[in-house]
This record gives sequence, structure tokens and C-alpha cells, in this order.
Amino acid sequence: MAYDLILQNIAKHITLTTGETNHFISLLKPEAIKKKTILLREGQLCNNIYYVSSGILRAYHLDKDGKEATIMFALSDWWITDMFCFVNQQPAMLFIEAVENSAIVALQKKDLDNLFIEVPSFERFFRIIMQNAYVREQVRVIQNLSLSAEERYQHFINKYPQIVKQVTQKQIASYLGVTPEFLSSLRKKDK
Amino acid sequence: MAYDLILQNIAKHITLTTGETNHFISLLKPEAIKKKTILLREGQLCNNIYYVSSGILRAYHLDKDGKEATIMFALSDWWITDMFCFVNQQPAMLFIEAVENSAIVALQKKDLDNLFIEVPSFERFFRIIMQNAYVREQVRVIQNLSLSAEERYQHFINKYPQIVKQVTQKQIASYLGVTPEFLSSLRKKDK
DNA sequence: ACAGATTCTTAATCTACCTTAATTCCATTG
DNA sequence: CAATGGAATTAAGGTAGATTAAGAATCTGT
Repeated sequence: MAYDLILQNIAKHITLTTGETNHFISLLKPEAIKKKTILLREGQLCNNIYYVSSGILRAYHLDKDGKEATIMFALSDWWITDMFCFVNQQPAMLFIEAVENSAIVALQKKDLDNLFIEVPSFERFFRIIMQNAYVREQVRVIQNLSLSAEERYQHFINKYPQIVKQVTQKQIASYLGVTPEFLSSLRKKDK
Repeated sequence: MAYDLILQNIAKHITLTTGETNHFISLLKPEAIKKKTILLREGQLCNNIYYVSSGILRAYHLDKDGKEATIMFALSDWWITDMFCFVNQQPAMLFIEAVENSAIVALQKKDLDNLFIEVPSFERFFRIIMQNAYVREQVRVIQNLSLSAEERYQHFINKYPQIVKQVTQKQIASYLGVTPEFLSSLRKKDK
């Protein structure tokens, strides 16, 4: 059924009783969303964290010149939100959009806050999720500071071959912090 | 006493019983370390997470050309470790050194793992610590992608005036991802 | 208090990556 | 299936920031 994947995702880190599982499921809002649907816009309140069941989402920031910076891609089995704004209930800095038709599961901030109290093992689950996310971003900072654009591109295609298949080069360029023109010239050199 | 600060730090997010507090304290190893002491070197196992009681630590990465990239500064009341290597028990990618004489409290990986089981509210505490660390790194990625070196420097001195007083310009340059020469020229322009 | 080592500054030169613009290639929609 | 608009490519010219080198300022250890 529709909740299989998300329950397996959770079972990687914690064990729930049947009652806890049912309570958790009662909080979830599954949704099928079309390609290009925008789930969150800059300036809005960010009330949801999303689990991606299938498809792929992208979070990006628009700078003062209207240039996009891709903050993350979320493939199937990933969690995504504008964490700063979700946690602090501030207006969003990020846009979150579906790159392809996707199936997602939404969990609301207030429900998650209650869940932490009612089922404390979710503290462990999200501690691990946050820990992994922190490590990921830290490695990215290291790479941004110490590698050339070409090296970052090579790492990206090795680490995320699946993403390379599903998104445009323009989006990859905006993740790496280069222009699409420059990425194109790197790819040409490669061959 | 010596544990006041760290207990206050924890009390911001969770409440402990007297027994839990004593158990927690029994796991801590306070240390006074001199300026330039290196607590962790690249390639070593990273068995400790450090709480900074006073002074300031710095985590940095050395790239293949021997160039330093500063990953974080930890002022008093901050937690710091090479999180990837601490969590996954892999050889460290980072060096951690004391920028000034500092007082720190070390907590070992195995003790923290047990603490999560014996005092589950520490899951909440570290969930929040990890969440904040994730958000911080994500904001840094956004700024690296969408701001010029000059804008990043302005943000840095506004956000961390205390750090500016305690570290060299060379270290700030390596945090911002520019050369000390270029940072110097930015500072000149400013006035 | 001095010598040696870092750090900071300045300036000239260089380069990785950007900007602009034109052309081709797709994918979506009517 | 034609039309349209975005994506990718190519190329010329431009700039933020790197590199190199040298001198001045500051810190460190004895």
C-alpha cells in the first residue's frame, strides 16, 4: 500500500509498535503532484516536511538578480523541506518544486511536534535524519571551498548518477554554482 | 563549578533528573588546552565530540595542494566535531585545533551512544543540535552560491563579530573561500 | 629585548569562470 | 504536426578573484 515505502524508511532506524505505526500513518497526507508544481514559494510559511515516494523534487533559492541556486534534489526515499523556515516558522527562503510527476507524503509541523512527545522514538529517527543532512551539507561546503568546478561536477555525477538522469543540465549547473554555458564547456572537454 | 555552562546549554532544550544529570556528568572529560593544540588530525579516528566552555576552536580541511579550508569556528557554548567521521567511525577529513587557550569538555562516541539508550531525552537534545547545525550549513551553501566574496565577508562580520575579534584574517579568508590577499583588498576598499 | 617566523598589505599579472549573443535542438501544447 | 519556448551548445570578450613577489607590521619563543 501507499505507506510501505515511508514505513520502511523509518524502520531503518527505529522500531514502532502497531499502535504507533497507525498513529503515525493517521498524520500523513499523501499527494500526487504534477511536474513543475510548486509546493513552497519564497515568503510563504513552510508548514510541511515532505517524504518523496516517487519522482524527484528540487529546492532552490532565487538571489537578488533572479538567479537560481539549487540547494538540494530529493529523489525517491528522501525527506525535504526548507528546514530553517519549517523549524523556526519563518517565511521561506526556498522554493520547492516537482522536477517530474511525483508521489509525496506531507507531514505537518504541528503534527510532528506532537509526534515527538507522543512517540519519543521519532526524536531518534529525526536526530539521525538531521545528522545525515548536516554531514551532507558539510561535505558540500568542503567541496565548494576546495575543488574546482570541474572536480565538483565529476564528484556529482559519481555520487548522484540517478539525479543526472532526471534533471536538466541547467539545474545541475545551478547546484554546482556555475553557469549552464560553463558546465556545457566542461562536458565537451571531458570527451 | 566546571559543568555549569554545559548543563545550562542542555537545559535550553531538555530537562534532566538529578540522577540523569549525575550520570551525564560522569561521562564528561574536561580539559584545558593550549593555543595551537591539535585535538584531531586528518586520518585519525574521531572518538570525541567537544563542548567549548571557553576559548575558540577551529575545524579545517587541507586540500590536495595543502590549502586550508576552514569549515567552522566553535566559540564558547558551541559543540564541535568532525561529524561524518564521528558518526560513521571513519578516518577524519578535518583537523580541529585550538585558536586560543581553551577549556573544553569531551564526550566519547561510545558513551554518547549509550546515553541515547539510557537517557532518551538526549535524543531530543541532539536532534535539535543537529537540526541547527544542518540549517547553518544550508544557509552557508546558499550564501556561497549566491553572494560575492565581499557580501559574504559583510555577512560574516555582522553574524559573528566575536569571531572576528579572536581569529586571524587568514583564517577568516579560508572560511569565506578567498585568499588572504583578496580579503585584505576588500577591507581596504571598505574604508 | 631580540631574532625568526607569521601575518598583513600592496601591486602587477594571470586565469577560471561569467556575460552576452547567436544557433541548434528538443519537448510541450494547441 | 506546427508552433513556440526553453535547454544546450559555441564563441568572443570581460571580470572577480588567484598567484606571485616583496616589504611592513606583528607575534613568538628564548
